[in-house]
Amino acid sequence: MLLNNDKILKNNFENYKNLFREIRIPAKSILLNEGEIAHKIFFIKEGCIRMGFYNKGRDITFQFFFENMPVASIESFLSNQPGQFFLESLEPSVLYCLNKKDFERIIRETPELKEYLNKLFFSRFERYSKLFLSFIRDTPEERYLELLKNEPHILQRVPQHYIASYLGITPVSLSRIRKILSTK
Amino acid sequence: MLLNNDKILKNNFENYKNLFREIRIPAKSILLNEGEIAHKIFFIKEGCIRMGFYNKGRDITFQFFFENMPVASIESFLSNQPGQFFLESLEPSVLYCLNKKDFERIIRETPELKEYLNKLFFSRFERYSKLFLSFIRDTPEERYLELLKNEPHILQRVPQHYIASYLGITPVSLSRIRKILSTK
DNA sequence: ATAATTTATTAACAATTGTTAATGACAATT
DNA sequence: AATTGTCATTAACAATTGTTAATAAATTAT
Repeated sequence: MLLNNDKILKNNFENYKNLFREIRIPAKSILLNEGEIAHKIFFIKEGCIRMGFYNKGRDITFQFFFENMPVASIESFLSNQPGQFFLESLEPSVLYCLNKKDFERIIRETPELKEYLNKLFFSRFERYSKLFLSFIRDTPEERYLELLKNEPHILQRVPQHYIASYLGITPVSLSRIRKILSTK
Repeated sequence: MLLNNDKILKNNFENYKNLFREIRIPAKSILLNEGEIAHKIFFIKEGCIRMGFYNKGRDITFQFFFENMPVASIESFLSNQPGQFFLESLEPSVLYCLNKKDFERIIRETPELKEYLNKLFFSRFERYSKLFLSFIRDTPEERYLELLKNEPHILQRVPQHYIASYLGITPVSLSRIRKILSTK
């Protein structure tokens, strides 16, 4: 993500240290349910989170978050409306948790961070647009190769069946694609 | 699109009437080629335009524009970088054409229109995000039914093979889907 | 250490979609 | 009026992906 190694956060949030709550969660903890309003934003100190949704009983992941990334169902967090996504930890994780009121206070007091938030929101949409184009343009195999090239850390760290839904296919199909590629 | 029946444009652009050039083009005219920088923005008085791109020799449409809609490869228009999309008329059309310099002047002089432009850009991304989710969530048949429900005018006006690429499938496959649906 | 759970692979078969080509309907051009 | 081009449908076959189920390996929990 764009804002991964951005120093704005670190520099600014130092001043508000006491507003953050450090939480430790095991793997497979739900941080936010589909349909809930996002009252918190998280910053990952250690671990890994996925965002996803259910469709016809199917669990679909469409974004992974790692160390130093801010995580929230941003649309819900900003609009105060029930979000369409859930958040779940993939590994035991350590998160800094900030509730919305405190976040809004910080934003009010620090224009630089308001700008940051806008960028975050914007980058989310940029992400969607790239993914959309890759879906109409590329085959699942091509999307897998893209992932291998651009985000290999995801493949190293995340169980394959989550990757499969991220690519829009089934785990079985991904396994087959990998097999075909390994013999090329 | 969000801004379709927006009056902001009409009210404001009245003042700049003389900057617009009315052009009449036959069907299948290229308004912008893939890889070109967008120097113009168009407003459709009459007719229909599609935006698309080529992928592995395949012509893929991913947006249709009709009367009263502003049309440009917005990313290119705003960034001044070569765009990844082409624009082509689907019908004989009458367009108001505004070049970028004049557009920028208008934007400078009218903050209300700057806001409008931001909304336009934002709505483009919103669109992408919805389409992306529909691609990982829904089958081609479901996407066709969505289109039938939400944008029936597209189906009435646009040749089916463009619709097919818009749905991410081949014309043959769309024809089959329609047949199956007609017997349900 | 053992048991339980999660994960990845594979097989067999079904369903869907792509590919190529042929056909007929229709519209536009000359 | 005849020709050309565009468009939608259909058929036959190939390729891909989904589905279900079985198995084995790896990980986690007790």
